[in-house]
Order: sequence, then structure tokens, then C-alpha cells
Amino acid sequence: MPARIPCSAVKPRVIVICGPTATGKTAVGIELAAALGGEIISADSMQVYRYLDIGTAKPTAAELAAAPHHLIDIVDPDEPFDAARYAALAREQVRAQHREGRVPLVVGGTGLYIKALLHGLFGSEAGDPAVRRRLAAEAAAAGIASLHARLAACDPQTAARLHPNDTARVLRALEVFEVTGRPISAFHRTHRFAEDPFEALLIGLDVARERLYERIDRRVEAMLAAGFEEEVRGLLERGYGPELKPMQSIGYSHLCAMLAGRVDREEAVRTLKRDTRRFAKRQLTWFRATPGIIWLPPDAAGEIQRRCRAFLS
RNA sequence: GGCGGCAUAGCCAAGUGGGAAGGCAGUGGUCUGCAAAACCACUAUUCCCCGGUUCGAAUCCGGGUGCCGCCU
Repeated sequence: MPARIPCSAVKPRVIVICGPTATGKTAVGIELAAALGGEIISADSMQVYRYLDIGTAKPTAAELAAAPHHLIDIVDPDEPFDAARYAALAREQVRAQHREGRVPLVVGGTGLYIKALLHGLFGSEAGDPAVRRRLAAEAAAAGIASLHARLAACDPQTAARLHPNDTARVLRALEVFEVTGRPISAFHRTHRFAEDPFEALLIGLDVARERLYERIDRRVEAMLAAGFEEEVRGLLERGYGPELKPMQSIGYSHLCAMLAGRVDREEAVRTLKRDTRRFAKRQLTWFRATPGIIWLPPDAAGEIQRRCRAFLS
């Protein structure tokens, strides 16, 4: 007689649909949600913001109606949001769906968010916006080199690992040290992304580079035709300025520059397309390095469903 | 047909006798609380072709080919 595994010991199963931008993740997710009886948990660092719709390629009203979506439109553009908060919310959502017998479908292209959801981040209290602001001001005044030197004194291991120009990470490492009194390398050593609360099937949508770039160019044109510029103007009029994080993202920053008269339309569109292509390339680099991803073409609906069903049974 | 100019990476382009600048585009990578962010690295065994001069030629000379302009 095989021993029965108690329900509480079974890890919730999660299906993740990832890959670079413009590969058709949204459509695949909706299809799967219908086929498998699941709900979509977005893994997109920009679609969490309200009012940023066209430029983030947020699912349309029709798409949102076709399947339940979570973690879209959950914060205002001027609210802070980060990977830790995402992971907490997304885990909650996965567990809720698991309890109710639905299939959690994580769909999105933000690699760090997916990693944080699946494997956690170290120390939930290791951060302080005030310290962060002060360090950023110091870096702006004294130069990042001096802060890198300071890091070398308190955390030589991390200083050696980080390039002196990598302002964001040098600041973060110093912030952690100031707030906790421990070097970030010590946290990394004990954490190591060892959390593993879910059983995950990772499917990456694979589109040939050349075709992907064509799709990106076409999608940018479509966004502009759909009123992207109006959307950005509206955000600015509402008081959401170009200094906000989401307004510095791809597309929003380009159109802000154009509306401010710093670049002409042609240049804005050219760099917007280019920077989207570069973004897709970086996503590809991230996901290529993620172990366990099964790469399938987005139009292989049958094969994708087969894999999911096999995973769930 | 004649005269002149130009041929250097996917594109633009500097270089006029001795290590092939730079920009754009592209490629690979890093990533533990801003990640659509931030950061790093790479990208012409060779300068249109053939021959010559020279210790040495992208650079000078001759011929060829192609493109552009002007003239008849």
C-alpha cells in the first residue's frame, strides 16, 4: 500500500510562461488559463502600475475579461514597488489559487520577479529608503568611486565582485551594510536562492531573433497608433512626472523626451524601437541562464498544453 | 566619348609611407528590495581587384572594375 502523502506536504504547482517582450506571452497565458482552469498572475514590473496601459502592452479589457488576472494595476505610478513586494503578493496569490484548486499561471517577462517568487530574496528587513536616498546623494556629490572604495573596506568580497561603475549595486550593498551591520555577501552566502516553496514548470516562448525584432518594431508602431503619446501626455498632466520610476521605463521615457522637445519624433521612435530590442536581448540573456526552462514557439499551443497537463498530473 | 571625384566593418566615417580613430547598428555577459533599471565586454589577420615602387603601402605609381558629378 503506498503511503498517502498529506496534502500539506505537497508543494503548490506553478506554471510559468516567460520570455522576452513581444513573444505573445499574454495570448498564450489566456489560452492556458481557459484550457487548464487557471488564473493568471502577472510577472511584469511595469504592468503593476495603474494608468500605464498602452506602453506596457498591458492586456486589453477584452483580454482581462477572458481570464482572471492578478497583480496588474495594483499601485499608482508614484508608489514605491519592488521585487520583494512582488514576491510576497505573488506567493500569496499562488497559495490562494492552490487552495481553491486552480492552476496558478505566472506570466511575464521580469526575470527578477519570477526568481524572487520562486526562490525568494534574502532578509525581508534589509532596506531603508532614507539610507538609500542619502547614499544616492553622496554618490552624486562625491562620485561613485569613493563609495566603491568605502564598500571595499566593509565588504571586500562584494567590492571585488562589483564593477566600480555599477552604481545601483554598490549603493545597495552599502545600504544593506549600514542598515544591518552585516555585509551583503554574508546574506548572499546564507540565502543562495535556496528557498523552493513551489514546484514549477518553466516554459519560455522562443521566437527567432530576426522575427522577434520585426515584431517589436511592429508593436511599437501599433502602440503609437493606439494613442501611446496621448497616454503619456495624460500622465504628465495628471502630475505623474518624468522623474517617477515607471515614467523612466522604455517608451515612457522616450515620449517624455519628445514631449519636452529634447528629441524629435523620428529620433524618439527610432530609439524607442532600438531600446526595446536591447531590452528583449537582455531578457533573453537572463532567461537563457535560468535553469530548467523549456523553450517552445508561441504558436505551439498543443505542445505547450501537453507539457502543462503532464506536469499537473 | 572626354574630364574630374570617390571606393575603408551591416551603415556613416577619420586616417595620405611604419600600431586600421570615432559614431550608429549589432553580439555576448552580469544581475538577491528601483530590474522596461543599472553595469561590463566584444565587433575590419586588413582598407574594391591586379601588378609595381619600397626594408615597409589603406596611404605612392600603372592598369582594371564600380559609383557619382561635370562636359561634348
